[in-house]
Amino acid sequence: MSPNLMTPETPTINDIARVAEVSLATVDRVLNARPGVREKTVEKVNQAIAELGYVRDTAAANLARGRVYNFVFILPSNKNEFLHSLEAQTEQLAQSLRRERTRVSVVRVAGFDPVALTDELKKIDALNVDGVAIFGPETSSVRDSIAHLKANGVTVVSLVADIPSSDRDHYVGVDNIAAGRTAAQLLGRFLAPRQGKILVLTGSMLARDHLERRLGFDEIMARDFPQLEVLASLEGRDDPDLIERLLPRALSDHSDVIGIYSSAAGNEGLLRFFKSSGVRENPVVIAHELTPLSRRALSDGMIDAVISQDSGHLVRSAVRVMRAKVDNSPINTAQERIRIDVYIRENMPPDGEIQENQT
Amino acid sequence: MSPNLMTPETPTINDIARVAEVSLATVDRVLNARPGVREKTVEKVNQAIAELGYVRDTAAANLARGRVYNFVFILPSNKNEFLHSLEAQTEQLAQSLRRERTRVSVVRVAGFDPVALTDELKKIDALNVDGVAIFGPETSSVRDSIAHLKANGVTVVSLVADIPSSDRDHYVGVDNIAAGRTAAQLLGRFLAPRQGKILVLTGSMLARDHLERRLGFDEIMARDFPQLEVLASLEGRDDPDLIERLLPRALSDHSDVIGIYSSAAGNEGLLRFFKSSGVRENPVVIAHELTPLSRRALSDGMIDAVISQDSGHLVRSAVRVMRAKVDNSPINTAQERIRIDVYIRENMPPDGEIQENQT
DNA sequence: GTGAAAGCGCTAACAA
DNA sequence: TTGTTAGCGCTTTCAC
Repeated sequence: MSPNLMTPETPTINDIARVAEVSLATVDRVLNARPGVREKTVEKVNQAIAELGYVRDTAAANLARGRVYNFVFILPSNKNEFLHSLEAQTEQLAQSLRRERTRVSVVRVAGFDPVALTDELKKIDALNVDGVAIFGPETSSVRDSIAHLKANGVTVVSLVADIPSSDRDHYVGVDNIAAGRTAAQLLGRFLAPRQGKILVLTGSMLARDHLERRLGFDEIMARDFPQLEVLASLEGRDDPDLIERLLPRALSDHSDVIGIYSSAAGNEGLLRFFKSSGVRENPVVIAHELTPLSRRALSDGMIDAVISQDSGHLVRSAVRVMRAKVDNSPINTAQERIRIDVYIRENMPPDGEIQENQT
Repeated sequence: MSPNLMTPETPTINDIARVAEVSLATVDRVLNARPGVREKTVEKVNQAIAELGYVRDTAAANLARGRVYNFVFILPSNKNEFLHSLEAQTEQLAQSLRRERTRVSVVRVAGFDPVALTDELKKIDALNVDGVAIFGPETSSVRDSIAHLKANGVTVVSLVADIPSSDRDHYVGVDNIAAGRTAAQLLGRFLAPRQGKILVLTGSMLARDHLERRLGFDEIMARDFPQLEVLASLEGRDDPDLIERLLPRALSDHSDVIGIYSSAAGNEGLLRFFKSSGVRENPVVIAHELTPLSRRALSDGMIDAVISQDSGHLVRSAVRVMRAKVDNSPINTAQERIRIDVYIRENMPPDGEIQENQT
């Protein structure tokens, strides 16, 4: 059996042109829905396309177009492990995308700071930037800046925390309400028949992701675990020092805290407090984001489960989505859905946040 | 600010040729490590490459080469939802890969049947096939067939169930021992302080994935939950009818079964039994693979948690890995690591196994 | 309205 | 050992 029999030649625009009895240029015009072709000719071409089962080679098309994608990621400048990982993943991706005619750059902006974010958004040069991925708070000035970008033809996606009231093209991140629900269910079941109080450690109620998690958490707690009393949130602003100072008081106010939900980026402060305070009978702890720190705590049994989102997936997905939006091509929703990962000691992936490439 | 200032031109082989003062062909020879270039010239070229920070445009290279990848997936012909999803994902991917010069075809082979698999492996035409992804049992004849394929230059990856004793290039799937451990930990914690017996429903001890899960499960049960007694495995061969027949006897032998680990593709039989037997005090159930059936059972509370692997990720990863192996290019290990997904009612993704593409 | 021809970045004959 | 040239599939002037 000869190779060419096995591999039926893929039709190209040349084949279409031949079958439709028109020129390459005309086929191209039809393919790209450009004007200036007689209706009858369009039909002929479409006929040939259908007949031959033609699919366009996107790589060749991009090559000919000389198209280069230019994307900007705007991330909070806070220092925490999740953000660090997110940025590292972005840098790594930027590197490997160079060979795919795609430039990715990262801009950092003070966290929880709508003004700084708005300023940065205003600096975006719509002529040179095809898409922006934003991880930041949802305020009216941010919404306006997004609207402005969109009006100038820039694709905008929200990252990690959604900005649904804006007209961003897409949200790349987990369903944070569901994530909060998941934390509640896990905490409730792990606590089993016991009864007592639950402490919720959050970051900022300005952050939509934090807010949504709390919402989902409360919903399930109220519905399924009435024997557990959820205390008011401790707003730690993702600041380890602040958290370490706030915790002792919060815990001494209530003697029977048997569970803790660390719903934002406050793991470091929490774990420091555990260590410094001497580990009394540890409460059951559910935390967010798998990082070197939470991984270790999971191993040690200081944290019982971690709800997470894959930072590599987040950035890859953001780029794929922005490319698709720019090209006006379809999105594979299944592939772009960011999973709410649940990790316990047993299913943690092997460590090495950014794995080096191997052959 | 003009566009061309913002977008520094990416260097091409033309630039390299100019700077190194050689021809395009020579640059190409160096880039592809082809022989017949003086050492001194090689240096000059490499110098220029480093100087300009050149990265090769893979799409253009593949276009010029006229390269077309041809991959074959060999899947068990059993009828179960996971397999169905896996095949559907493969078909969908095959479709979308057409525009990327990659052909993917699927061959189905009787499950748990090394002879049938070996026969099919022998039929592979090494001249036309670049890579094979195999989901099947590990026997010596299978190993031999894989060795033969590899000797003929075909890339081989094992899928879902590893075949480590063979010299397959890569394994695409979860760590099944860790998956078993995860199931045990979850079951143990959900069962909380209670004590009683655990039933393990498996498929075939010929299947390496099933075996490994049992191993991991037993390990954690013995270590962390001595109050729970794990009974001998029920080998249901992933056959709903057989399972439905086996279960009543197994359960009547032991009055105090409080937990069930459905470790293979036996969910259908198990759930049918639950329904027909009238739901007495349901045991805690941990199952594998998120499918329409297990999803519903999770909603209903018939199943408490599902350990899963993403079928879309599996097939996409298999293709990426095979391509990388064929091209002898690096693999992003983080991206290709298949996660052990844990699903409870709260973090299930919205349904729709294969999402249609949307714009 | 339509077509001919040049060219995107790279590879692969074939010459020299 | 090196260079010239045609061409991969598609887009884009520019001419007819």
